[in-house]
Amino acid sequence: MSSQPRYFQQYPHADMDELADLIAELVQNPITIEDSDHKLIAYSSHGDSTDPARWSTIMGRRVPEKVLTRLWKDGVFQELLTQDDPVHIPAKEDIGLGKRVAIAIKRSNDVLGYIWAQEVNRALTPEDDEILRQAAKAAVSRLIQRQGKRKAEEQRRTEFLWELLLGNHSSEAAIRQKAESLQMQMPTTYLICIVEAAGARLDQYLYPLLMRDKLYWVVDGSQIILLIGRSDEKKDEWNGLLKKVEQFLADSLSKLVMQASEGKVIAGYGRAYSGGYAQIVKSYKEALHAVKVKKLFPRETEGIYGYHQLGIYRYLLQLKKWEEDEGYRNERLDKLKQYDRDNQTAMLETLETFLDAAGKMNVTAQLLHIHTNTLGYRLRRIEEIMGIDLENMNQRAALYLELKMAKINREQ
Amino acid sequence: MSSQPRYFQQYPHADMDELADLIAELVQNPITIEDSDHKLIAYSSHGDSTDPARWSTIMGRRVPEKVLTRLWKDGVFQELLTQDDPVHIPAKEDIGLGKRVAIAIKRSNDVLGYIWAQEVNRALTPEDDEILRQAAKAAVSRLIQRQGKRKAEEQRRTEFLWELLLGNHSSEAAIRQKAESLQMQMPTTYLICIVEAAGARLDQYLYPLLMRDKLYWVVDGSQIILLIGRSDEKKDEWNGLLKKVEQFLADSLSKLVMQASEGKVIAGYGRAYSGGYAQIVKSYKEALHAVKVKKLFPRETEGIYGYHQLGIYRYLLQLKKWEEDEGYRNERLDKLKQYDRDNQTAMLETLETFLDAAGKMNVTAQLLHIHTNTLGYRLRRIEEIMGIDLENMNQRAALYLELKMAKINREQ
DNA sequence: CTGCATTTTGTGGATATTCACAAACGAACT
DNA sequence: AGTTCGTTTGTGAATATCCACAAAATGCAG
Repeated sequence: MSSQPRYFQQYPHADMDELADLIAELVQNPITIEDSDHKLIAYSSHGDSTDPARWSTIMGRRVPEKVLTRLWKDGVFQELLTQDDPVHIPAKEDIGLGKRVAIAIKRSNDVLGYIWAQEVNRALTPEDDEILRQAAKAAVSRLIQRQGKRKAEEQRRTEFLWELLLGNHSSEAAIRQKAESLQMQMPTTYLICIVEAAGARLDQYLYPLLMRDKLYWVVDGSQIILLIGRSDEKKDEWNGLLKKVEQFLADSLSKLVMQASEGKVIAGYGRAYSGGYAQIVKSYKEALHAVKVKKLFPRETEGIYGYHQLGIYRYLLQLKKWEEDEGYRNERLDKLKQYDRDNQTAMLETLETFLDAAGKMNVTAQLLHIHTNTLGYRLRRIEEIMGIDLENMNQRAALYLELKMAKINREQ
Repeated sequence: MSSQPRYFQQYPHADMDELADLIAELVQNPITIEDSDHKLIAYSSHGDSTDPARWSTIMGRRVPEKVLTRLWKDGVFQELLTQDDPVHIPAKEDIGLGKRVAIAIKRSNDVLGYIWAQEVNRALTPEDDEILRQAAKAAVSRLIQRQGKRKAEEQRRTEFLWELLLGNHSSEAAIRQKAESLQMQMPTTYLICIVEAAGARLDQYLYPLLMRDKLYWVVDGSQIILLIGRSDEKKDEWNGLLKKVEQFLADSLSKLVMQASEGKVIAGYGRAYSGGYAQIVKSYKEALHAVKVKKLFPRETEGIYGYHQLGIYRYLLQLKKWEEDEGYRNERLDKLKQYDRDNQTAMLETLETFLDAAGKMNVTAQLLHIHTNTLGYRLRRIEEIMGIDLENMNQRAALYLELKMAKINREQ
């Protein structure tokens, strides 16, 4: 093994295109080199036969979206990110992708780029794998420079995004100018989405989203803050875009929650705005509010992500604060709690379940594992104890609000 | 008629007790003179036979409560207030009141006091009625002086009450002192009640309440502001008093609303407090809030008077304000309204009725005069149009709140 | 332990809800 | 006039709710 040839020893600071050609000669197949954002860096020139995927990549100077999406979905990138060896990828005819082998160019755990070797002239052997391994190592030094530049730019972009999120900006014109100088295509309609995971490594799960959709994002502690929006869809109906975004979020977030079973993943997003960029602050605040509420009421807000879907929970924190300022004590609820303490009963739970079930007897009884008539009896008692009428929607709604408000302290 | 004797011509500035004795001699029956507050002014001394009512009045220097209550209830005072002639009152054994005749002492329309003539020695004739008429006239000049003093004191009391209501006071001790100097017995537990009638003469209806219960009150435009509370019930259970007060209010207010059919009578009261008098401000604000809400939602708050019974309406104005501050437009409701406009339908009304009926199909259908299945169909359509789920209590409650909020502007 | 009050569960019948399916209606369009 | 489409009303059957009444089960004090 130690006698293995060093294929790229004579290649210290040459051009990346030369490297691509060199690898192509060695493995006798077309080679493509991309950066970590799947932008084309170099490609071998000799190969006359190629597949639509490579052709599109070279023409567009970036790997096509649908190819990336498919490879993320099939777990190819996950493999490339986690291991140092080349990955053999079977052909995927439907997206015009022929059989090929890929390897990630890495420095420690940072992915700097990828080398792709198509298998058109001949199949790639384990020996070719070793060639690719060495090629990936050889490419590192050059890519680090690119990476360095990108990191600095990334830094400036991050700072700019924080300015937008916190509203520390002078004017709309200044924002537009700065965005242009940073080569950021600002969307016309946008919203802020926050994804938070206690101790999990979120970026792993989010990479597909971030990469595929060219989103701008910022990390704040355990939160990832995404600016979602598209500028390319010009004049598309506002509603259409909004629905698409929401669909996308609902889908990916629910998947995310399922995957990351280790820690709890919470996500929320603000409303979509299409006016000036000053609105970003609002959407960010709304997203923060959604996340806060979802932490307080995980069960109640299950499946809800958007601020506009929060229902009563949109008001609840503010209302709670108002009650406290006014010094309002809810005597009705206190009475029921006292009754529960005195008699070792679960009237409060019964009431809450009943209200959560929108007043459906059978649903409530099933949830509580009690007989329907028992539930009926308890509700009659509750009405007596609290001096209320559960048939009255005003009282029922008020009680619902007050019950959830009372939970805020308890659940903390 | 012009030759009728002038019984009291020789009586210019004599003592009131002398006047009572003089009348008693003329009508040969016991006489009692009271001021407008039913406090004893003078009584004839000759009569040896009398009834328990008169006896108690003299001993307590005021007409007993239960007698007053009964006479108000039977409409005796209403008669006395509206006419200038003596009123013949049959015996009311159950309250120890023998047969008698009474006349109000009036200057123009102001009642200064009353003269009571018992019928024990002989029945009173029309001639006696003329004597009483002339006696009432003769008493006016002396009572005006009393009235003058009372008016001045009333003025100072009114000012003091306004100070309490608006919170313009220095300390609890100062309040107590001022109350004492004005000879006002401040209650230990109290609440503020506001009764408002557009153009009606409220005092007429409220007199029974005000008199019988020795309440303090203030008039502000078309509003009468009452300070309700009792100091005599010492150490009574807080709850007991509270319930009694509420019962009293609910009863009298509903009666009041029934009687005064001319203009709309609106009444509301704040919570009951038993702490310091600084809380009066809070109860007053709460009462004002209740009245405000009842004007905005007359149908929804029918039968509700107390601030604590307002349910969601307690929050609604505040919520509305927040929504406006935030610039939140409710797109879901807008959609439904748009649908109604486009298709000449009544989806909004259907939804509101359904929510008001706490989600009961049959009740809603009956209220709307439509078939149950029609209602079911409409609700399904509403869910589609608004993109909501009416089975979900959060969404249902939020919708209920938003619907009522949206009405605030519309109903103004 | 027994008696007593409260709570839970059961039964049955009148009434409501939910759902699928179909007929009837009216307005708009060709 | 005929054809849509959306809406309303009807029917029937399975399921749920409401009510009164009663039988267990539970808990507590004498």
